[in-house]
Amino acid sequence: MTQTSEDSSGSYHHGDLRLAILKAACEHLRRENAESLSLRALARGIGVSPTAPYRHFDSKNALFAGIATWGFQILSGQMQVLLSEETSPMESFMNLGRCYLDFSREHAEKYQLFFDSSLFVFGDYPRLQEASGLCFGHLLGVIQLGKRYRLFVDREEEEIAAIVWAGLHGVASLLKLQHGREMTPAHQQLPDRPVAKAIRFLAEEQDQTLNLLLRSVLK
Amino acid sequence: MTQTSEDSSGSYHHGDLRLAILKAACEHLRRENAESLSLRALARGIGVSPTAPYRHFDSKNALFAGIATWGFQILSGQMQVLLSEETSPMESFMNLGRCYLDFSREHAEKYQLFFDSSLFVFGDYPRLQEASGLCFGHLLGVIQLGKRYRLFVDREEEEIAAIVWAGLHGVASLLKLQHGREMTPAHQQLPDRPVAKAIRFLAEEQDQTLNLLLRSVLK
DNA sequence: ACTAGGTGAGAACAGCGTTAACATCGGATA
DNA sequence: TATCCGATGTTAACGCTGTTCTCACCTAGT
Repeated sequence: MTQTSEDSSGSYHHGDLRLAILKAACEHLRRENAESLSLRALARGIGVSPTAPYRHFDSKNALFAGIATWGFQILSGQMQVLLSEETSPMESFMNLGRCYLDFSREHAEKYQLFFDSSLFVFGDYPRLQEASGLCFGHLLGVIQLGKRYRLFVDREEEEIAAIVWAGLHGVASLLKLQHGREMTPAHQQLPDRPVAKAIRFLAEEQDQTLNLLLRSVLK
Repeated sequence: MTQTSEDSSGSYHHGDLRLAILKAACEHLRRENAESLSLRALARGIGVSPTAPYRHFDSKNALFAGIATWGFQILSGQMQVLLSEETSPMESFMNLGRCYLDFSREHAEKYQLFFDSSLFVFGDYPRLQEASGLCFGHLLGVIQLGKRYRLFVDREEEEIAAIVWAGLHGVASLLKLQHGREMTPAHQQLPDRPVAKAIRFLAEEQDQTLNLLLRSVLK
């Protein structure tokens, strides 16, 4: 019965409009694309005036940046939980990889904004930069741990982390690509068969994918 | 003095409006973001009526898809040129990787659309699918060649190609990310230093990056 | 009790994507 | 060569959008 933020119906102030907007925007992005998202429609759906969102986001672009920041914070939290467990460096690495790929699927609407520089300028949002830096830090931490066990190739930790992050993001991107391709009529897919086969491997053999990825930086 | 398509000033028909729109759109994307691109402004810049572009693109989304298709065609052509040269499988692979990363930088505005499912639905455009399939085919071809020399890990060619493509795209994405980050004021960059270092490695040591990437699929 | 500031409402503006109806051209056909 | 048709460009119009400005309301701290 606590209604600190939820359903304060009839009251002039919403309670937590900022969060409501973030959630509504994510719901929209999960079904439609970013182009069709409208602040006014969002406000309409929530039941506030068309310009109320501007009290919480300077612009539509700022909303997108806010969603991305939120995403990095969630991912960072999930990573931190994993890293608090006591596992071998190798297992930690695999866990982090699974975590990253899982996040990219379960929070696809947030993840897609991590690398979409067309919707906002990354450098304009310090909080976003801070949150993403935290995630990278977790990856770096695992690699620093593994380095002490002489697991990795003889390179600086940041370089190893860069390759690993790139690999993870690449896999996540190709998995996402699959969704767009699935919508193609079957009769048109013939020249596309190899791509479908390749992506299916990434999707269905996640651990093998991670193992292959790991090979690139393992001693 | 041939003016079949260029500068047919004053004439009712433009000559090659479709190409002019594609070029103008790419120029815009190179400086601004996709969100701010407007068909009407594009038409204004070219000097035609606000709705003339609709004779060549069904919608704004279709224009984005058209740009992506154009990009895949260009990349496919560049790949084909490389593959016509007689080089060792290993060199062919490195050449292809360099070609891919170079394209992602020199045609950044087109490349970003390859994986941006927020601006159009991939499956809605068969020509796009066909062009991208061609590019993947070139990569697959190099791997099939290398396989005959027993260079690669014992896996299906499509699986190897998938990992390689993912790695290449991941690196390209992180390189692009750098641009957004460069715009951040220096005093805010402290927690971000490791990311910057990582990305600098990818950018400045392209061949080492490709070598690391290759390790993941090499026997 | 009062005030200041955060939050929401409402009106207004220019610009946008998109459609429909009309104009013009160039190339195929007869 | 004359004619016609489809491709291409124009114009007007629609509703919606992002954004800004002014005003209303509500809450917290003095």
